[in-house]
Amino acid sequence: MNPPRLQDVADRAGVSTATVSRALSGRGHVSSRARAKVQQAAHELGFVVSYHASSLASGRSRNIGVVLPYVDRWYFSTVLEGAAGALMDAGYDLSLYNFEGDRYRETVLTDFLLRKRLDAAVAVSLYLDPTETAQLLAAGIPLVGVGGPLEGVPTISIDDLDVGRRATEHLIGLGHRRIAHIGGVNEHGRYFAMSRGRRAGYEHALAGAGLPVDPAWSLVSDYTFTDAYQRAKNFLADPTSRPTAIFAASDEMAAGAILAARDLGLTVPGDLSVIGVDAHPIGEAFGLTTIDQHARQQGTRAVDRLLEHLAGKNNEPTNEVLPAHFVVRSSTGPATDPANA
Amino acid sequence: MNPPRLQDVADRAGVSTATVSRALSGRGHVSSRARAKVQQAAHELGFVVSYHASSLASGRSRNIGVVLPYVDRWYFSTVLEGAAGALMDAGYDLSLYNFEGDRYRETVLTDFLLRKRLDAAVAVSLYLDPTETAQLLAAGIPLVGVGGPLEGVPTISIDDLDVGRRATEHLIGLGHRRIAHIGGVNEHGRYFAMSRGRRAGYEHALAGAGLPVDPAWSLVSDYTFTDAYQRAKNFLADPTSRPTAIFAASDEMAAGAILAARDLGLTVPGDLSVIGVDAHPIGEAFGLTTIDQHARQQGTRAVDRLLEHLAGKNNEPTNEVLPAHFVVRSSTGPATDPANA
DNA sequence: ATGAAAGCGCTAACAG
DNA sequence: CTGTTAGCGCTTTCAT
Repeated sequence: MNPPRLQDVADRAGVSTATVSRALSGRGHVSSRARAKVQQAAHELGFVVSYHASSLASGRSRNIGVVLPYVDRWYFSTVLEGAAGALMDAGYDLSLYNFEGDRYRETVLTDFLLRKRLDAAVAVSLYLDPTETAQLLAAGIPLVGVGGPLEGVPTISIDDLDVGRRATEHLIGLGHRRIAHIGGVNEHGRYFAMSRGRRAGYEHALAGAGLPVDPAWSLVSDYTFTDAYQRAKNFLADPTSRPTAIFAASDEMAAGAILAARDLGLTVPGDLSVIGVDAHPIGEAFGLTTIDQHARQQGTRAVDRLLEHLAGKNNEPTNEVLPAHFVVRSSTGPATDPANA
Repeated sequence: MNPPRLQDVADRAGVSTATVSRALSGRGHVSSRARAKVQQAAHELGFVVSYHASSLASGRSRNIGVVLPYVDRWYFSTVLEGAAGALMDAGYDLSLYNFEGDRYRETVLTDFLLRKRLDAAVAVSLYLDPTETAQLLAAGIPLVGVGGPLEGVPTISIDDLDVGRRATEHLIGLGHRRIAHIGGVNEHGRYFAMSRGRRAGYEHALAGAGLPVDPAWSLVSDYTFTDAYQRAKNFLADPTSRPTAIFAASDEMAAGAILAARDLGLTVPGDLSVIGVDAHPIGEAFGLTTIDQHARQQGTRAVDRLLEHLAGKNNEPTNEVLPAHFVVRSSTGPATDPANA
């Protein structure tokens, strides 16, 4: 016995398939009497619409793509969780497209995204050149970007420049003068646009306080704990050129720096203050001061925005800036060495 | 101008739609001459098949579901990466279903999975009762499980009992006699079946070495760094009842324990040896000895197995056991306190 | 408010 | 090897 079709429900309820469709989808008017009969019949039969048939006929697929460069990293998986939740709530399916750096970038962009199975897509921290963006939009795939600027596309993000500045100013306010930065780029320098903004904020804050901006104090890592650990360890090894504070562009890197400092016998925040960005759960154990960028919320907000878009409202390609909040813990404290004050 | 349809390609190539379909999908025989013309025409038109139409007509959707309880945790996101890569390679789409603990469990199981848009699904570390499994199979959704036993379903996993035993025996072999364990369960005790196996392996190894098994030395955490950190800190605070070694069921928990030990002024491995499971990248910075469970590979293997299944081979509901490898680093060393030897 | 009927775009017999 | 044709299961005018 095959799965029940719309026709089976119609027969059982004594109405036409058109009425069943209307009753079940909520589009168009159906008498409450008919609706009840239909729902009853559908339930008895265990009917579930075939989404392929439904999509083919209607042109809507209740399926949204989430495209990201990595999934096994905290920021991305957290945004993904947020997006997944919002989509579940809305009854949408989620198709995942993972670039894995650049490994599947071309394939995803040219093969997968164009298969007409998506109503829309959210692009997380993705760099797309204008041609690529245009191609997607031409294929009828409305886009919302998260965490990175995307030309001509509505976008959700935090103000990375401001975050970088606030973090740095927090350290300056504690009396620090020798402040290093750990930022990140990936192998191709393509993703992680946020790094640029945060670094710029760091430099602005230094300049604003009349402090020198030394490129040698701006480390480049890859956003991982271990890489930041190693770089910080090297950097902090020389006592003569040691900073009293570090602003890291992510909590994982910040935590790595704290571990490195401890391995070198330094105390935090006694010898070194460290501040990160993210509110990554690991930060708690390190007592890490951070700026919460509400990553999960970025995912849910992106989906909600996309849904508004699909509903025909809010189509402006504007950048929506979400707030980020300070979380002061114990990894930052007053600068103590008078030589550095 | 609407997106080109199969008919447009057929017209342009001067053949029938059937030939176009065959030429493009590779099913059935087509003269190389016709194939060339079709490919040419399809390329010129920028034709991409409508997967809804294709799926409706063929019953196959080239779409596989990945169902998991969390996505923002290392093990799950890593398995997901592996599965996503394997699916890309095979030209399949990936639909993501995230339970978020139990929040969407019912919804996913009853609403989403039954919509007939999936050819199959991989269930990562999921507990399903026999009724649920049967329901999915009845809906025609072949299943492969990863990292957890699933009745009557083919499964990919490591031998958690063996892993627990080997980890513990490593410590015993180093002369440790006072060995604690940090395992994990979630709020509902439903997922993380692996914890049970690893704990059992720990107990077996102790018993096998004639050591007492004290339930009080078997901590229960939630698989996160910070929770393990706090529990380890409490546990290690009392010098009189302190173990000389800890086996943690995951690297994040192991790293948390190391941080806790250091915060208490203990050295690793001098005062305390710690071993984990996972080969989580964070372990490197901590010099963590671990057992690599090749999480990514579990994901790719699950997909490959599913694909074999769909191709009609290898349908036995057997449990396939993947190897796990020791990675010895610096967090484990010989027991030094003679009182404990 | 409801039914009849024409597709949505593609695949898979079936014939030839 | 290729064309014809009948659907796949649902949605949506268009009537009534």
